[in-house]
Amino acid sequence: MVRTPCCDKTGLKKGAWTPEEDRKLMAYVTRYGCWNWRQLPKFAGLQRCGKSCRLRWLNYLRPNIKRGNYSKEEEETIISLHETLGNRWSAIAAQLPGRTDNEIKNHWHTNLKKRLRNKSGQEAKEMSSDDDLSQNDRNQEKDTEETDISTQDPATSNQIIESPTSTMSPQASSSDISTIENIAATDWDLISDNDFAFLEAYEVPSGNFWTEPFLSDDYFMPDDYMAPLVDPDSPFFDGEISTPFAFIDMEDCNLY
DNA sequence: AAGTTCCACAACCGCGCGTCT
DNA sequence: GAGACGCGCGGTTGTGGAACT
Repeated sequence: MVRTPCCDKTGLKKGAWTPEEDRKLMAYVTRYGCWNWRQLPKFAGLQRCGKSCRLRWLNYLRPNIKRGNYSKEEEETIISLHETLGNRWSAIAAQLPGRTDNEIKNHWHTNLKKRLRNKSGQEAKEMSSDDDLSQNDRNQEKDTEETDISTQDPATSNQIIESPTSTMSPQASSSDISTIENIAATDWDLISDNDFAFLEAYEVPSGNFWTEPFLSDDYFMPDDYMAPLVDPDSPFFDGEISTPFAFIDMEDCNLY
């Protein structure tokens, strides 16, 4: 089967995301959800491929994401899970609230893999030399451990970008409608109504813009996958329930 | 101070799977 | 059953900053 490209590559931006793009994506997903990643950038006013938007959201912008250094417990969990699951990073990430598969994968490749290699090398040495571990080796081992700890900047250690509801599971309860409003001390503060202004450009005079793309695309969404959340004050609300939605993605997106 | 190397992490890419028509 | 589509996953790459010479 011939696979169509995930997006039309022409004219699409690549590389690092700008704060402006982040704001647009965050504003759009927060308000309308990820009803279709492929179509989303078009409606959000982004010159990005849907895949890129999805990745950016899941790995960086999503609320309740834990950033910064890993605790000893987290690292042990990763190591033990990796022993049983292998490189199934998403499965490993599922056991570590707030951590993304990408982040865990990166941490594994940059830290844990080397550390394990050192450790196993050390053990092999110990076995062969029958407890004749040189002082040099001991120092090296110590260095490795110390590096792992000392490289943790206390200022950023356990730095968490998340809402005040961070104590709850990463998949916030769908009933916690206030979650979005409570997201503080993050870029979420930067979202204002003005951030949705750009979306108005997509409105058509008939006022039923938001129904059209869905209808024309044979839009489908299971009933239990979303819950309508209509803001009567929204400039997008046209009086029909079919327009703006808040989506509840049980898998990764919390409430939208 | 300048140049080089190393490291961490964000982002991209290709593939596989599930679903729909 | 085949094709099209969308999503998620894992591997890999690019890049900016820190560390070192």
